Amino acid sequence: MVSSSIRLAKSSTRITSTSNNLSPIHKDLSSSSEQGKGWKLRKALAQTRAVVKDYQAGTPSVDQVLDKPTSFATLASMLKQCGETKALHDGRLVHFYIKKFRYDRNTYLGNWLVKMYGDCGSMDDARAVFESLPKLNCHSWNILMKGYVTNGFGKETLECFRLMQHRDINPNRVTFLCALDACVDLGDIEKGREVHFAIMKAGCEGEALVGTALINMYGKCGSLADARTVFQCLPKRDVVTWNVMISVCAQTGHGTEALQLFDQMQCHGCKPNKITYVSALNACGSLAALEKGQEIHSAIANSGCESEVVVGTTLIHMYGKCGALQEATNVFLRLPQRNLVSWNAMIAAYAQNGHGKEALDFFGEMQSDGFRPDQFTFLSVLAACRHTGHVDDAKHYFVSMNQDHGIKPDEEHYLCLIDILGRAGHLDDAENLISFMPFRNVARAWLYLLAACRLHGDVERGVRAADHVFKLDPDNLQLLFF
DNA sequence: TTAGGGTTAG
Repeated sequence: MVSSSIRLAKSSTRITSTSNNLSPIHKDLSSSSEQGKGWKLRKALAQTRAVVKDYQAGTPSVDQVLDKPTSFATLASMLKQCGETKALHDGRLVHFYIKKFRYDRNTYLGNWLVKMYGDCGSMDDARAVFESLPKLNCHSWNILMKGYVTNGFGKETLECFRLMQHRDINPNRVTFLCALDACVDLGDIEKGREVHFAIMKAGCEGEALVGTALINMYGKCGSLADARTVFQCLPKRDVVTWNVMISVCAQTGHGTEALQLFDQMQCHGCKPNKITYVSALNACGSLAALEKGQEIHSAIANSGCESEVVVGTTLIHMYGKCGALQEATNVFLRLPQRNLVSWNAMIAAYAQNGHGKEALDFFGEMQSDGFRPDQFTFLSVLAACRHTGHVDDAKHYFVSMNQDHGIKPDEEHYLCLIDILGRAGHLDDAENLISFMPFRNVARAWLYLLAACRLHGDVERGVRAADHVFKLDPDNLQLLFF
């Protein structure tokens, strides 16, 4: 009895202080504070931490007095912000708090927890919460699927889709969008066709969102014909629908069709946006269609989106591929903001057009500007060395990318260095490098060496290289006779 | 408390 009174006395002190601290949570999160969401989240989480700490310390007071310390809306808002800021640790605290007050069987909060864990990339936790929920709705499934697909778990996403069908849970358009994204992720057109069949069964094929996702799926999974059919059958097309069709054509080597669609959409009264321009410029780049690219550049300048970094960078790529280095440089210099991709675009433009020294100068400037190179930078840097013919520089950069920057060379980097070594007649080094390539199929590397052997008249090594190509990739042997 | 959604730069 005595000890109980002491506990209660202690508790009441603690409760008073905790509840005084907790009450502003509602105000903070619901009011439109000038100090912004981050501040509100930090404060709300600080309160949550205090309560959780009390609970972990085994204090019974919180449970007795604060049976409903905060509203579901507040907890949902906190989970939403934890997900958006990828604050997994804080999200776990909120989860702990939800469990503490036995709200964890509530589907509404459970769905928010699944979403928070998915946004933070912790799919095991998301799955565990999902499976612990006594009642699931279509939204619960959609959130889990969205988590899986955005974290690169295509198979698991489609497994959810299959389970939903198996359990007779009606999918909705969001379910279909997630499932189609998973098919894109897996590059699995057959699964895509199954999802398409389910979409037709549900009668949502003609909806703009679903139709657009179908076009995207077919295009990215390699069937432009199916993408075209869905596109042509759509009763209504908006700017996104056109954009997807244009980008799919541009990405699959159908640049002329992409540019025709770009003109057609405007004839249909649909105004291009920056994404349309980016896709159309890619088509120009792949076709080396400088004039059309310049025409689109004028439209971009008139629309006012030239200064956007993605648009500017795509312009640099386009001009680079068209060999118009002065125009590429002008765009680069006018960019109000530059990022690593825009620097890479400049280095690539100069390297691809045989200006190795200038490309390496840009590489130096990029580093002076505080940007750390990535694998794309080094690909262009090696391409630049191919043009300067400086073998020692190429070797240096190849070693440096791993040693100084922690970037493992991929197949393209190896091929570029083998090509440089081979052209310069360093055939021993080139052959030696192939033996260090950590890839399963190195047929392309042997092909490069073979070309170098022809150039330098090394018959014995050439026969050896041809033998390797024959064993590894006999289909590629036709390349020997070009 | 009633959420979730389609396209873009190497």
